[in-house]
Amino acid sequence: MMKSLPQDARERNRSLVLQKLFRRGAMSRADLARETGLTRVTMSELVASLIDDHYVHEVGISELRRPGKPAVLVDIARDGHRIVAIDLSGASMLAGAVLSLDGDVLTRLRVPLPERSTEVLTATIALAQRLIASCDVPVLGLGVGSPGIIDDRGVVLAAPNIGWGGMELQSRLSDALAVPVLVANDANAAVLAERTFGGSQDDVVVVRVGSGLGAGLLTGGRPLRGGRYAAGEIGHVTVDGEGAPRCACGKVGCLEAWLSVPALHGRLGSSSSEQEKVAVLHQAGERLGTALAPVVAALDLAEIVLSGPPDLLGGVFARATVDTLRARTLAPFHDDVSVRLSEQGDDIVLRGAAVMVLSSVLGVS
Amino acid sequence: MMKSLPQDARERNRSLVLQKLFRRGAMSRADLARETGLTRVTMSELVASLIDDHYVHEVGISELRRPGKPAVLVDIARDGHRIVAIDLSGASMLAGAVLSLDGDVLTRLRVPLPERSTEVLTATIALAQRLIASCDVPVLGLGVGSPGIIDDRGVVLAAPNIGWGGMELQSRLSDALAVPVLVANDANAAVLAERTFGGSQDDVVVVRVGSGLGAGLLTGGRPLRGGRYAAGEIGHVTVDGEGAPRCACGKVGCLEAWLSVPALHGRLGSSSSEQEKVAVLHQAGERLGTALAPVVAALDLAEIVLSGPPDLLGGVFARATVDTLRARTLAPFHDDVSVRLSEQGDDIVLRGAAVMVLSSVLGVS
DNA sequence: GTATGTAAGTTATCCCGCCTAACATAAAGC
DNA sequence: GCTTTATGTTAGGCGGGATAACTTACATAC
Repeated sequence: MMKSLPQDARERNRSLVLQKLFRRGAMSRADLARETGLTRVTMSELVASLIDDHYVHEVGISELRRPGKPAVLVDIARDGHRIVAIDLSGASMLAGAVLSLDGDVLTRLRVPLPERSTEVLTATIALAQRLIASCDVPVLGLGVGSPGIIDDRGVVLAAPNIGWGGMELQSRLSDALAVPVLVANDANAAVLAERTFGGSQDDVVVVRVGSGLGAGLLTGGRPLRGGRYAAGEIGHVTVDGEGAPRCACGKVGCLEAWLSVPALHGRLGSSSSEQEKVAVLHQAGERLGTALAPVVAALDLAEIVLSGPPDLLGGVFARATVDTLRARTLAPFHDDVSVRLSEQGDDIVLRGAAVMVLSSVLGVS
Repeated sequence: MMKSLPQDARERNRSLVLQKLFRRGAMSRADLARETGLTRVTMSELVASLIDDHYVHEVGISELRRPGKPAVLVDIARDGHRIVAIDLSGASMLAGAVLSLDGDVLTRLRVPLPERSTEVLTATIALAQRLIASCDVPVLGLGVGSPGIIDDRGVVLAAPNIGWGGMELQSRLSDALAVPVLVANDANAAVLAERTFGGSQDDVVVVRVGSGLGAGLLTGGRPLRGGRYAAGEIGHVTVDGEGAPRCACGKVGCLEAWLSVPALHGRLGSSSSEQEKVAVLHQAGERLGTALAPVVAALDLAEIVLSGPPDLLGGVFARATVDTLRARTLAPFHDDVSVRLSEQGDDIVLRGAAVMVLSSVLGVS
């Protein structure tokens, strides 16, 4: 717990204004005052300070024909800043993008992931520099979604895929780039994207199925961090069942061994009939549902979002997952649990990384 | 999100001071200033206002022999207020107590739980009134731990054991008692007691094994609420396994059917040999470990605390739980997971209810 | 036993942030 | 044209924290 100063109130109220504008779009100062409970006087001051910082601008006169002085609408200067985001979770590519404050991808840049782990940092810096240089308006910050265990200061404690351990990614990028840098686990970024742009509820899990398997969780609208920054690392939870596969980690029946994309492709490839393929996906969904049931019950989640190849996760898989979940939890509470595929597609980590910047720099999400 | 005022800063800083004193014991104003980062001037004002409200008092001069004016120690007026707590989770008794601000039980009162659900409220009010009347110093508030699903305004949405549905417990008690009232689920109260008095970490689960089975979770030091206020309701998660029992809810293999106290007693009673009894407890622990493994991994918990009959949960059971947990999660992260019995005993809910009052009224925990 | 140094706590004054009250501005309605 | 209604601004006040300078009270050195 930290001391509080009067000026902290100012900072929070500025964020509150930006938040309202971000969600509701253009409003008048008087509207904002009513919405927030602050007075019109204070709101005018707040808006003036935000206009000075180029975060907000006046966009015109309200169309509403009614008695009284017409309202001057203000809105976030959505073209006044850009966000740069980088996704390090790709198996073979570094994906970068410039996004608007609304989270729309404006430009995209992809470069091969260097084979040597020592070169990944320089490649990331170079990519970020190119993206930042391509912007003609100020860049609010850089958000990075990376695989691995990442602490709250952006140190990648462990990322076997890339070969990092104890890599001080955030501070290294910060030193090289002169913009605010935020680094988080890719699945944690993904769940932020899903909440802000996918309309998710405040208690939700995003399960990322790729070369590995990870999850990002939100409880009460806040990201779950975990005691050792390893929340969501459910890839090596074991699930029993017929034909449980051996995992690279040595155990038998790890969730990742059941239903990572390579594992699924492997078993689909050795399936001869269409029926057999359906059975493989059905079984994989069941295994996920079995592993998630205790989590759904313990966290009282209402929504499970899947992020990964739609052809694998879309139909049978998702249905088997939700059926298993419902069968293995208490009906009255978890009957309305939904399992759906993310609509964010391959940009989910990039957009989530952008949310990290929005939320840290503007206090908006 | 709410607007912030300068006076909110004051309120938070007052809580900050109380928090330091609560945790560290008596300190001088200068110590508090250094610890909090506020100036000595501001700290003197804060302490003065807390002394005016009888929350804090001067306790003497620092023993330290050193140059400079001797420090005047101040401390929370631990005898200036009492907390009243009631535990509704007993199978046949209403348990109430008066506690000190340190969470020590000073007096205890137990009355039979009325059979008719309509009489439980009046019995609770009567018990609270007797406890409040027995105090010769002001009562800070009443904390109630109740079974069931309870929303954040203290409405018991559903409590099958008592027969309540939509009972506005907090506001009904509030109307009758003229002290602040806080109501929460018993397991959620329990985990608060464990954190504040049991030295638990910030990411922990307390599993209550009694006539039913429930859990209270803390993530990042904050209680987990859940989308429908049902976080921790893991009693009806199903776990497969040989001899899976049928649950009262209709499903087969519910955790509660495996290892609630009546279920365990049932199976222990029909065991002939000591060896068989050990096997029953071992199996029950395994089932709990299996159900908790995904939760431990997803939340990155480091600590599982069991609350219930020590003779059942103490030895074989806890060991089987931790062994199963370790076997079913990823070694590097969860090798140091500990499973232990709570040291709070039967007072865990009462003390947790007291923490609710401390935390709501004083901002301390 | 007096001078010096050190640390606690107080007094005076300032800035910052929000508030209320009053006013200027600009439209609609009669 | 006057009233009504609503937006936004100006003026003045209050609360909360900061800095600077002071008083108080001890230990220590000479």
